[in-house]
Amino acid sequence: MTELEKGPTGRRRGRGARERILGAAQQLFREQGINRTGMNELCAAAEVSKRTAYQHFTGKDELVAEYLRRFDPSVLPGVFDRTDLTPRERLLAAFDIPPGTPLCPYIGAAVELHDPQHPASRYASDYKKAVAARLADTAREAGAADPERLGEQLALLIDGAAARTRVLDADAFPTAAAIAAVLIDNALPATTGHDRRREELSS
Amino acid sequence: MTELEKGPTGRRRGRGARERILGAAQQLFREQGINRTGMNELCAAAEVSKRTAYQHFTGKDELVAEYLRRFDPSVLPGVFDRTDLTPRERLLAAFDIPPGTPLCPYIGAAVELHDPQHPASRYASDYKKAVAARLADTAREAGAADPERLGEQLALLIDGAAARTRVLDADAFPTAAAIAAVLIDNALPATTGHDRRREELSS
DNA sequence: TGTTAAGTAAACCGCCCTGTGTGCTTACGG
DNA sequence: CCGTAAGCACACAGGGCGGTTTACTTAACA
Repeated sequence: MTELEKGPTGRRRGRGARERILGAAQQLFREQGINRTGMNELCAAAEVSKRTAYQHFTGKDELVAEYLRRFDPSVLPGVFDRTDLTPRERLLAAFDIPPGTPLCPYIGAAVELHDPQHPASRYASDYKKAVAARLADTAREAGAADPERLGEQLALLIDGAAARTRVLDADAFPTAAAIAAVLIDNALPATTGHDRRREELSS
Repeated sequence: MTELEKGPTGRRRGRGARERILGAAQQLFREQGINRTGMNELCAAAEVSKRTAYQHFTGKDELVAEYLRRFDPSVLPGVFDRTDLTPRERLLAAFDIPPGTPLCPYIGAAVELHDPQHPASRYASDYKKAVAARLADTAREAGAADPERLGEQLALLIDGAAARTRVLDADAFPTAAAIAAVLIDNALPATTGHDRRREELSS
């Protein structure tokens, strides 16, 4: 239905209220959480009337679901496409996150929604699996013995760091990165080592 | 003030409304979350009049804080006192949690309260530090090279497993335990190994 | 037995939240 | 240039929430 609202020029007739709503949702839900962000506040931030908002989304639940679904494409953006890095370095780069980077919203969403039946739960599950899969792909590329296993382990480390950072209000990603380094070194066959520069030295 | 309400016999005069309130809080906050549990519902479950509840606690915030503070004594109960286990086994036992065991409430609380200034945040911080410290103690006992570091790492694994279990609705502790085993083996000096039975064998 | 504190029951207040209804304005497209 | 639909402003309904109040009942103890 939404797609049909596009005119022959490919441009919506209105002024793009839907995108503004989702933009405001992304910012406010992240900053304040879902439950603490009322529709009034959200509509004000989006510079959209409430009426319009409820014409685009049947209710807050649907908006929340769409907000979480949208997060999907941004799976650790860029990290896995850095061709200048070795696979091993790419795996570690997933933990090299500047402080203040918005963390995975699904942990908070799972707590706030508190309903495993909520449609958004599936998006969370999909996202987690996607992250683990991309980590596994890179692990395979790096020559890991059991890439799926390593991918799952690294994904758990990311979640642990995110959760701990949130509760303790202190960056826990360096600790997670240190663990990741150990796991990777243990998973890669000895010949691959942890130091690619050996190629430039003797052999 | 609360302490003064005890009679000369050391026994409260009433019928223990305070404990019933905290008991209901423990159950409901865990089952439904903090924000989704109203004071009406809570008082009904505790079989306590709202009036009484607000005489024991100035407000919901104070009740929440006390609920979280109470969790403190139950730091991984029993696990660290199992004298029948080697230190290494005790470290791993922290991950051997039967499915359905109530997970650390502070992750959810941090999300729901969403206020680093909330008094309960300090309890969360204290608890996390206490867990890491006990893990570090056991790690030291096991002969780890850097017990504080290992304790922090294992604590992160526990949080990661808890978060991931919550989001994916699937037990993530086995994965965390596998990581823990690797970390422990790497942290203990080679002479100590991962097998304490060497004492019974040669030396 | 009478005083006092603890507890009960239920109505009530003000606030904020999700969600609607109504009437008006704007802008694209034929 | 006018019709149509997207969007706007704003009031308001209904409900649940945290929290308060009033009037009454129970139990301990001197």
